Amino acid sequence: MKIDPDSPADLSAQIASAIRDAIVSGALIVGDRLPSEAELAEHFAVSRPTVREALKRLAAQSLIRTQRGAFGGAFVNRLSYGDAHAQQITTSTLLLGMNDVSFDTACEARFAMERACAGLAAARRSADHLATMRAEITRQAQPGLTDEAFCASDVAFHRALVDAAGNPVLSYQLAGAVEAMQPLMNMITFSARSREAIIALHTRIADAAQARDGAQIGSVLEQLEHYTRQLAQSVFDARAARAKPA
Amino acid sequence: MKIDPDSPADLSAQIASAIRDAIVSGALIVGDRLPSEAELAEHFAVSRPTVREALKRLAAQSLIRTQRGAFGGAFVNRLSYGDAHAQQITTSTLLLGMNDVSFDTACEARFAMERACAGLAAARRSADHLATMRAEITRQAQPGLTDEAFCASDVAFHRALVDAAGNPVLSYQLAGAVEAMQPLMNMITFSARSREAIIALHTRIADAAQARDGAQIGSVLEQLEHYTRQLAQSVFDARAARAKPA
DNA sequence: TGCCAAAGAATTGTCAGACTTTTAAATGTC
DNA sequence: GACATTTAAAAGTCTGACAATTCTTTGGCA
Repeated sequence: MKIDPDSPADLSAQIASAIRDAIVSGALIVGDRLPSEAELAEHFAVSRPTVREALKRLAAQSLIRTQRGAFGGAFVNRLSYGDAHAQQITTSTLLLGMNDVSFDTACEARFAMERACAGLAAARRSADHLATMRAEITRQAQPGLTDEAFCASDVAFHRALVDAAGNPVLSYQLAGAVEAMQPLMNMITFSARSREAIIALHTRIADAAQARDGAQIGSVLEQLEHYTRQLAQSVFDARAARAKPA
Repeated sequence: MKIDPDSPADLSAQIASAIRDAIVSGALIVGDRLPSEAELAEHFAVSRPTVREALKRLAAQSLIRTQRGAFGGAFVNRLSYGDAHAQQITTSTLLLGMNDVSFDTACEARFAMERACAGLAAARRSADHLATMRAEITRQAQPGLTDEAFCASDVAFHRALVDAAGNPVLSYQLAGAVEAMQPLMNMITFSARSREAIIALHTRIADAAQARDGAQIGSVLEQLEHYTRQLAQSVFDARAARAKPA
């Protein structure tokens, strides 16, 4: 674990990188305690603030956690699905928000991935997953629901479908993509009629899940994707017309 | 943009969070320059090192970039696909490496997602994508290739397939998953016979892509998944038998 | 006037040392 | 043996300083 002392600047980045490599390569394993900040400072021949900056970088990626007090210090963190999930959402949300990714592109990616777990979800869904899906459908049908609440329930519904696939790796990837879409979805105003259509499609997905018909889930998801993109298009068209009434 | 000054500790985390929220919410947009460290320190009523730790946290997530000199400072960064991709790989690799995710689970997730873009890849693949796939197949057939090089070429082949779908969001998600699998794949020793079988499947995928037959790509991917899991199983079994020769 | 070089100022990068707070282990007491 | 107290290690924070970098401005020269 060495750094180049002649490098121009950004010692903290180099130190963070060195420690990260040690973790990724397995030289440091989960639960290991890193040397104290003072010891690290001595080892890398830098000051303690510089070491601290490096540690904060790693903490931001959930690679380490710190603990105060005697026998405290920095410990290699076990990256939980929750942490990974949270990072995935932040990254995806920013990517979608700052890179002029079109709604169509994001939507296409999201539904393509969701269809990927249709088969597994049909085969493995438990009664619990089914109940969650039904419950969210009921919530979506409630009158007086705000658009935000409707979207949130929509996310929960799809989350249940993804979780039903019973593969945590898939869940973490997919749930991130679905949730990252939410800010974009929130831009859509859902009329009573469009809500009705979406709920009908959700019901058909739940029915197919109950019947363990993966192909059917995939087919309905395709229809849902098509409908969502159509809906978004009309909303954007209307907005454009309002903005520029030539 | 406020923080709670009475909170026990981790002021830098609070400040990082406040700035992150400002970026995610759109109060700060791409290219904006943050106040100087001294100004931020005054604003949040903390010292400069504390502000710096907060900024390093954000830099670790590629949310900001810093620039020295007059009129330098911290600027809100446009999260590129490359950055997102790199983070995705790090996160996925660590998750797979530290969480006792079984090979089967990871493999299942990876192929499920890859199948998700089979249809799009068939419809949109360019001649370039096809050429890349063919080139990687040729490389894989070269004798004397190390297992690592074979795996790397395997990744490149699948990367080309994913990119052929023509959806950058999908590419960033998928490529991360595929590359994160590589350390696990590297644990497998590929015999001449298994390489031959994989190359044959790759060829069938390339053929299907050339014929724009998405269903066929999906079907062959399914066979490849099955074969890969079988191969891993036999490798692990052999290893277990060698380790414990009762 | 126009161009190039030097000075200046703003800002990040780094350091040294000190103090505070937290926490667990060690010690002492009943 | 159980509980309270002390103690030491470590992170968290602050102050003040200096170095390095880079843009702007100014001054000089042709």
